[in-house]
Amino acid sequence: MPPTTKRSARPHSDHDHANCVTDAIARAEAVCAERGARLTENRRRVLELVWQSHAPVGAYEVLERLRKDGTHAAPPTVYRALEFLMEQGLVHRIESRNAFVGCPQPEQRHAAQYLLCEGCGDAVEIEIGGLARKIVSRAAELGFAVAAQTVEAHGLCSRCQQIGA
Amino acid sequence: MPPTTKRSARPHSDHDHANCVTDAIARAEAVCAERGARLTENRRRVLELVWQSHAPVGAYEVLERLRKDGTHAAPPTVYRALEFLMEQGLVHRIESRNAFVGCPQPEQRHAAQYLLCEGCGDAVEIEIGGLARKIVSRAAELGFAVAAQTVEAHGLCSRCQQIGA
DNA sequence: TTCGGTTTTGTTACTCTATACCATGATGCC
DNA sequence: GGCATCATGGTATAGAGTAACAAAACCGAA
Repeated sequence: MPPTTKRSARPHSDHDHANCVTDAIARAEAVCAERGARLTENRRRVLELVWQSHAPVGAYEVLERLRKDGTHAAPPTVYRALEFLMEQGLVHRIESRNAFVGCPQPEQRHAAQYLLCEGCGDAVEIEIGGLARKIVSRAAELGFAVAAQTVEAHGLCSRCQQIGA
Repeated sequence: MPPTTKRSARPHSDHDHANCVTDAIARAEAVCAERGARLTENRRRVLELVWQSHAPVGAYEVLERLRKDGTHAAPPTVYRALEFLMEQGLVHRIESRNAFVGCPQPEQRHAAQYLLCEGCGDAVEIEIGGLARKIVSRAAELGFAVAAQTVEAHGLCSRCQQIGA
């Protein structure tokens, strides 16, 4: 694991996060409906739980939250839901944290990049113009065919810098 | 984990890999000597084992190999050595595989990028000109201070494409 | 509407990855 | 020689992920 990171250490709360969640669910429903993919109760619930914050959550954290609902879930339940959600591009996996975060742009497939704050734990999805293409083309020069990319930058967000992490 | 990957599935062997290993050890000794870092027997051995191939190896694979030497090692032994080797930039962690690979350029710190072949399992360290800087500067525009980067491209190397993976 | 196939979920039991914690030993410095 | 620092041993446990098989839900077609 890269530089020591405490997860969700000090989350900021300066926006109405409920909006993020309802918006994400609405878009997920739209996307699945259009694709004929089944957003079952379980899957929707897991998506909601992943969206509880902007910090990536571990599968077992999702599991705990599920259990607090009273449901009697086991790891495969969560992993299967996450797998489905990833296939649909509704959540992304943050490799350097073995955790998952909701995708704010599930309508179209994209190679996203992430800024991961070591202070508050938040993950911000960005798209650096031309970066994904640059990786693909440089790889191609070496004869390598890229199928997927992981781009994660670790550091401190502006607020955490101010707080004086 | 990204697209299903079998580790070290079909390693290619078209170079004298022994050279890679001895070279890596020699450079590690030089680097450590210069920095006053102690490359102990354990650490050297772990480095050697990581360098057994160009495919990233898991910590527990290193552990097994260590034990075949007759040494009676436990996980912390391996992780501690790996931690040291990472601090010294002698090995890098491949986040998307929870595995480790030797660094061919330990003399200077750098933000490396990796091409990870899903066929043979090999990891090739590359440096795409300007890419690391681009990430830092785009992050800076958003007020984010980058401390470390993870850039990993998954796909097929030229040989594995030919073989017809 | 019932049959039969596909998809989703439940359940158990593991495997693999990683670290906390405490004790012991080596090294180097003054 | 004494002492602090660094390195290792060893146990136990936490955290992440999957294999395998059984049951249930869903869906289209006869």
